[in-house]
Amino acid sequence: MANKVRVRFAPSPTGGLHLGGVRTVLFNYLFAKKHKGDFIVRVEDTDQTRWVEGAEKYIFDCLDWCGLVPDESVIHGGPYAPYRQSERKPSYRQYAEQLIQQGNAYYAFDTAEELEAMREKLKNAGSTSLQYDHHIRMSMNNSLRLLPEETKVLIDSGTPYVIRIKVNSNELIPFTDMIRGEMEFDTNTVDDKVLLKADGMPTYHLAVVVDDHLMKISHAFRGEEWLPSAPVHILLWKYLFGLDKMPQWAHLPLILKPDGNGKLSKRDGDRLGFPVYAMDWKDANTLEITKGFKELGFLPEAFINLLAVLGWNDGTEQELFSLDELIEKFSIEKVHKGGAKFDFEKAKWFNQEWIKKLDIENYKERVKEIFLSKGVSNIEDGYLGEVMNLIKERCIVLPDFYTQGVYFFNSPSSYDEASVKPKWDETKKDYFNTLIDQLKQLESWDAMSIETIFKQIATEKNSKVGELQMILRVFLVGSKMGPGLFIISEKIGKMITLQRIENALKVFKA
RNA sequence: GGCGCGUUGGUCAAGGGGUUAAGACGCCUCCCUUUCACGGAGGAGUCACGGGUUCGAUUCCCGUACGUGCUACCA
Repeated sequence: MANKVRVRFAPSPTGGLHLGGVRTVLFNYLFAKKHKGDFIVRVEDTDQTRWVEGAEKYIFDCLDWCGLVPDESVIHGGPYAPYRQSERKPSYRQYAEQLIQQGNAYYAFDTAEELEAMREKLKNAGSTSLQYDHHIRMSMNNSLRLLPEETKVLIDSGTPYVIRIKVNSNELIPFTDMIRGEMEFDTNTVDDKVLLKADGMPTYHLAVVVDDHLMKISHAFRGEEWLPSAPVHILLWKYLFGLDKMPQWAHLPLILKPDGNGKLSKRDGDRLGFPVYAMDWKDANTLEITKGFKELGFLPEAFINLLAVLGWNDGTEQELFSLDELIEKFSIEKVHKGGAKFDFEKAKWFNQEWIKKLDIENYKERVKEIFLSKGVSNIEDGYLGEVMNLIKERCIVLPDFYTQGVYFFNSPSSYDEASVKPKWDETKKDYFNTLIDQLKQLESWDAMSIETIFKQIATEKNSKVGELQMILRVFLVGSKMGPGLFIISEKIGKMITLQRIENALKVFKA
């Protein structure tokens, strides 16, 4: 590639960051890094009515958590600042005016009511299209129909107006999509989109083209929902900066809800019980918190991984990729055309796989917090690390370290009596009393020694080792779970082991 | 309604004119462990439909169906 690769993610600060948004970031980021290019985050806040307090910071927090660091952005700075479109407001108007000069755009004075009336009229006339386009523009209140003097009077008198692109009829607009290949749009089906709003703010259509040009964007990847408006953007490039300067496009497939139909939304997550946002999102007005993957106990490595392979794979059987591997292996051409349904079960599997590879040191604090929040304190770092190592392969999300490991810290609060009772009798009781005595005298407290004594007594008393093990496990853990029994005993220590057996003996009297 | 995009098991998917159509998740069975998990061995389950083109179509073409997106002075 001749010019430096520069891609951008252009979010609107309107709420939580959706899975699909993160994947769009990810694909942009991967492409940029693979080609030693720049990843830019540009905040598209041109609609002040939808602006939400805190949303912008939240987006950057999410990117930070995911480890997808922008090279240029509102908070990282860069040579093309500002990176917030609201702050770039003055720069858009000249392009809109230029288009009018060139005859590619026009002023439109139609009020909301007039537009509504127009659509109503078209509908009643049985029209197949309700668009503001070449069919009807000459019957609307705009500078195309009005005399120049009339237009001037309206503008000078402060009549609100928008600037619309004038899309010629009967033109074919071909373009290449890096994922979908050669495409072609018929301008007869494209409407005269508003470019500059009455408040002087550009719409997405104008802003994206102007800023992509000004910021020297080389590749523009975005969701599939933008495909229908792509011809407008291409026309704008053609009229304003030249098609040779236009970035290469790629329209990413959508992420769909697991059941039923449609694009995955926050609501589906609430309904089906899984997160849709990267991190917890708190609505400033309702104070309602929408759960995020981070807080649920997902690792960013897993989150990135599962998103990457939703709609992309490298053609091999590999499914587990680190960010570095993704950068190395990613190719936009291998991204699917069709949307993919999100499967939370598979998402959990990815997390489980990443927890198995987890770097204990990095997550001790996080896990400690989880224990603390459940009321377990006095956690010693070294011990916690050993415990985490012992149980990590049975954890799916981070909080599982608590459910899978509480008994390393607290004595059982209840016992799986249903398992013990049927096996419980005088001989068992006798066995455990002997065990206590023998264990008390044991000097080197390690799994091997404990096991040896345990089995020795069983042999002497002619008892079934397996049955006894199960019972001891319930005594120490509370239920039938966890890693090797004697390892558990070793870890919790001699005193605690004896204590727990004695406690249990009181519960299971005879 | 109009326009666009798409369609390989329940889900994610590899593949691609002639294959026993990979693999993963999930599900089921068994082994390991008298525990849970991990691991291992098996199993059920698929090329949306109809026409072409072709000696031969899951693969290419056209329709249909279905899905999905857009159709705002939202992005």
